[in-house]
Amino acid sequence: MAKSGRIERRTDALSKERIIGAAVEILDSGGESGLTFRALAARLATGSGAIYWHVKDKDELLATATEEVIDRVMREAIQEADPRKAIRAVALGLFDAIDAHPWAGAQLSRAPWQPAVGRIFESIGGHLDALDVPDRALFDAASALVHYILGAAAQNAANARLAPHDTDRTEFLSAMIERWTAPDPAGFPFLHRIAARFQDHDDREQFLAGIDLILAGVGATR
Amino acid sequence: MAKSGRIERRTDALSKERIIGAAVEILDSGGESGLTFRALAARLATGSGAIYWHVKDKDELLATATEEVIDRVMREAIQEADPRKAIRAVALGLFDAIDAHPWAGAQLSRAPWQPAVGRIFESIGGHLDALDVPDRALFDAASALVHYILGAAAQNAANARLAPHDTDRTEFLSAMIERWTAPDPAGFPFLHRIAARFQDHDDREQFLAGIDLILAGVGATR
DNA sequence: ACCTGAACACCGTTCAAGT
DNA sequence: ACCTGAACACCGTTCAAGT
Repeated sequence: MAKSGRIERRTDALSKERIIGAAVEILDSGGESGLTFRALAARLATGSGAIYWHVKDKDELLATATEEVIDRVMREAIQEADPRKAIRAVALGLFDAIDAHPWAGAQLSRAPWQPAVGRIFESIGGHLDALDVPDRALFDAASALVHYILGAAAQNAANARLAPHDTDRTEFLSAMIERWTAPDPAGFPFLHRIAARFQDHDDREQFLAGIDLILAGVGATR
Repeated sequence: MAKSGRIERRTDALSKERIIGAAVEILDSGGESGLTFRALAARLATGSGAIYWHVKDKDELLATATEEVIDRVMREAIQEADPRKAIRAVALGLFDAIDAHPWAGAQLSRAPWQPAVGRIFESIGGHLDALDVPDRALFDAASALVHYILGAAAQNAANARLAPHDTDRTEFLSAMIERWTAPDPAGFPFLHRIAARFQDHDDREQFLAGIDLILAGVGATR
């Protein structure tokens, strides 16, 4: 990766890879607010200014860390013969990755021009193509899926961060409906109607149901 | 709104409403990074500490500003007899609002437990109900639509912020595909295939196409 | 009750100085 | 070439002091 072919001076030398690795660890354990140049420098046993030799600024730090994490999922993506299954697998892989790294979900929605979004687009689009989606509808369908996947995953991850541990998930969701409807008890017939389902739903399953809905729509409009 | 029924001492007194109004103005003109307590205090001709008397912290500031902006759209929502048209109208209203206030889109994805999300859910769900979606599918369909709307709108708004003015939109999108595919020219057959469409597509139309795709899926799985 | 503004404990980023 | 760490120009938030 270095310009010259010379050997490294010492094995523990700073490098962009090591910096990003440490950044991912800090982001995972301390969230977005935990990632500071001081904390990163401390973990790498260096000065904060040293990081700037390898990384332009905090934005690049966050963007590269996100690339790292998404790259991992996209590489691991299980090969599925059936295009629908393949799309579901990619979607679920991204959902789980963003659930594990909520900061990556926020970053992708904030900067959807990131290369990772291009790779996701390519993967989803390629599978849709194999599904014989007509040329005219192909781009719209891929775009809808990518927007849905990234949006739903980011929102879910944010929600999951807020919720206490799973024991009282039902209670937590019930309180959410209550807070939403309390200002106008008669104004939320729909929310009251689905309240029971809301409290007990599984985020992952519902996410997949959304994927299936879009895929059904793709099939229906063919 | 005040606890006592007494008249206000002076018309220019600080209030949560005035603070939020100023915050929205700053956010719209200077973006999320422009909103600081110092800037807000300066615009309101007061000390930064005064704001804390009316607002808990910066998070509440951002959340309340978002409520304000979303409330506006949801109130203005044109009454449509046809449920599909109504859903499209609500979706498009939100898309435009988030396009005009990108910070609100980011906030909604970051904090989807906000009351505004409950109101959006209620509106979309109510219209789906009128569409005779079976009970079992109702919640999943509403959830998919809300996640898609908020996700797509946030991602679009972020993108729109980055792009230069419309003159060279085609050029901008073309450069994006180029950046995405350059690292591996043979690895992106799908992106190359849709490149022409990508450069010329309209974000608003494509957003609506996604809504229609989900609605078609809802109809197909009935 | 409400406002003022200095003070505190942080940030990201720069840069002269070192090796 | 790469690293150090103090310095700078900011932040959000608190709080004694005012009215």
